[in-house]
Amino acid sequence: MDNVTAAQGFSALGSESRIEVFQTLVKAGKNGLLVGDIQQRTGIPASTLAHHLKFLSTAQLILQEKKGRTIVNRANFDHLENLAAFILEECCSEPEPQS
Amino acid sequence: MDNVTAAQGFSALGSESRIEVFQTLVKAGKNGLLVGDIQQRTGIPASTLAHHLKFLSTAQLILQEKKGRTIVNRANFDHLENLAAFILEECCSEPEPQS
DNA sequence: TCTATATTTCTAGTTATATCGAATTATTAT
DNA sequence: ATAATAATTCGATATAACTAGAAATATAGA
Repeated sequence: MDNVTAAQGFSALGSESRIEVFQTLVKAGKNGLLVGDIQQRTGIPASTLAHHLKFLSTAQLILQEKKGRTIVNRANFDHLENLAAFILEECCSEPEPQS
Repeated sequence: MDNVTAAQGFSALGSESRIEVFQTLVKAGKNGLLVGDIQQRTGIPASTLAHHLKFLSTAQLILQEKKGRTIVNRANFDHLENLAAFILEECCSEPEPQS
């Protein structure tokens, strides 16, 4: 992963609205939720929600699958784990200064 | 942790510049780095860096300790772990719909 | 085909963030 | 006191994000 991807990923969770959306999807688990389901559960207006879903999708934090005229949204658990791992990747690689 | 704190935390890592700063501190490990050290390693102008450090500090992602006229900055590993844990906390708590 | 439903795109106003030079504050040393 | 150093705050500009109503698109069903 590069810094651009990582920043995009963290940024995607850096909004209360999107945290709410993402958590709703985390709760729902592997079956995911339709856009309308998320809208009902969160009360976020449709156009605002569409914007946030695109943001999350571009950042690869959610996966979207088209089913007829609906879209199934799922939390991408792997990517979140990768983000946390990436940021800690080179932990403590710098030699400690002598006292 | 609440959604506000979580969003603030993720948002703090949602910028390439701050990812760079944070990773620099992660590499440095438990001894941390002075603001000037970070400035040297990243090349970010002092005033810009101060802004990002405040952002990271407010989000509790780094801890700052004043030492004379310098400030020691350390990555707050615990808080990052807490953020990831929080977001997955209620995983799959919603009953699956019947097929 | 006509209508209803699901979702996105358009548009616009508002607010927040990013950047960085210059000025400022705080501390240490001479 | 004065000067040097470390770091922050100020001020200004540029860019990006948030929000949401209205219009548009796409699909399904009658």
